[in-house]
Amino acid sequence: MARSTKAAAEKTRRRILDAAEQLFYANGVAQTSLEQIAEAAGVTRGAIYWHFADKVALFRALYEGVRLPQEDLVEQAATGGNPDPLGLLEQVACDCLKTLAADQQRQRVFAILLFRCDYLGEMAEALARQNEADATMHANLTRLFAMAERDGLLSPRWPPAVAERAFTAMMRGLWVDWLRYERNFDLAGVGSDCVKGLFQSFRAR
Amino acid sequence: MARSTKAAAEKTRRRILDAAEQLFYANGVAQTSLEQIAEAAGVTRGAIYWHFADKVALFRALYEGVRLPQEDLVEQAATGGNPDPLGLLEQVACDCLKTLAADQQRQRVFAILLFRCDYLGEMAEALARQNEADATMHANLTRLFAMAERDGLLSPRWPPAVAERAFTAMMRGLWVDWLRYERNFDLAGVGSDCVKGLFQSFRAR
DNA sequence: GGATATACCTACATCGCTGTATGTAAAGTA
DNA sequence: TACTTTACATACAGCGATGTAGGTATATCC
Repeated sequence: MARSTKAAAEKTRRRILDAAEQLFYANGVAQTSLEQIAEAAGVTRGAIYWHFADKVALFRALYEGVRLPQEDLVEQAATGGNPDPLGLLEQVACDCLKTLAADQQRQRVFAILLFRCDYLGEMAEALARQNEADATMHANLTRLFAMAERDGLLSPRWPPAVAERAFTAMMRGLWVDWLRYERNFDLAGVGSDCVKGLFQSFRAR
Repeated sequence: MARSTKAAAEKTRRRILDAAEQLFYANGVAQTSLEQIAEAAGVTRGAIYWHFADKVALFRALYEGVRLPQEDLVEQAATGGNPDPLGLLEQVACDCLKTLAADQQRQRVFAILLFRCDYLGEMAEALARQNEADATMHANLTRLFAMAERDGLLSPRWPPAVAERAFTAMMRGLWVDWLRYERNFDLAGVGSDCVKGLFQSFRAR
């Protein structure tokens, strides 16, 4: 068969990744064979094995190509020394919802990570990465809520640890419910309203 | 081999189900073979095929044996005509968290449904059942929050639709985070505090 | 107490999927 | 231009899992 140029090879690689993303999302990771992916990408399994060591490597390339919402959230909220940490976090959270609602690829990849793969031995590293992202998120949020409390910005009704858990739980629940149930509500609109309501409660004196 | 009595057969069936639960939870549904289950249960694959048509039927028997938290929530909250619907729901939600925190079997089954199975073609009915449970939950909660608003019990800050979404998202987020991350916080304690904080906000005038 | 259904176990046949080894034509390189 | 490397395709070998057919010994029923 004809050897293609470098650019064409990169295109092939992307076609494989795209096909894998679609099929993983539609049928689940374990239930998708490399043969199916190859067919959908218009190549043979040989091409896949050329670009990726095996299915796990392909899966890894897929989820390493996108940023998780948790990572997004942390990166933007980590700017320390803010005079209004709660306001900042509220803004960042709403932006995060809006961003996810607009980026279909990340929706699919995140949905795959959430629902379409059981974390077996080798896939477990994907879970580990999420754990890590969550851990740093928790650490940052803990600092942030503690700061807010110290500055008298947090309602005494909300111990920092509880507020932090409530916030992360709500964010996770919004992502999960929206992705799982065919995006059947307005994530950017209603979701942001939920977050705003919660933060109003955080600030109430 | 010796045929066992009816009671013994039922015991065998339960041993198979228990082994499947453990292995599905530990390794994922797709990555668990009937041979592994049989070995863990101390029988051969023949016994499994005697009691269950195939792996899907075994999986179905597993999740049909337990009630989902959503179903729990709805059933208890559906008692109409309550003078304090918000108080009732708050109580029910906290009870629900407490119940889940105490029942290890339901934790495992629910975790399997959430994380350990990709919803392929035949397993999809499990997802369908969850969808149904969620739909009735949403319907009931919508009525409940609408009632609360009509009776002036709901803060004007919280439109009923937003409040309902915020509540379900928080509950889902609590379940998910707790089950996913090795139960690394006190679901009954901190979780209930989160719910209570939210409901205080719901009621604020 | 004999017939029959039950509750398994054993053995086998099959099949899809994986991984690898080999082939090959074009692109790059000196 | 000769050689090498790249980017695949093709072919093959092997395994693990599934489903089923057939055997067997014991409960259960009449």
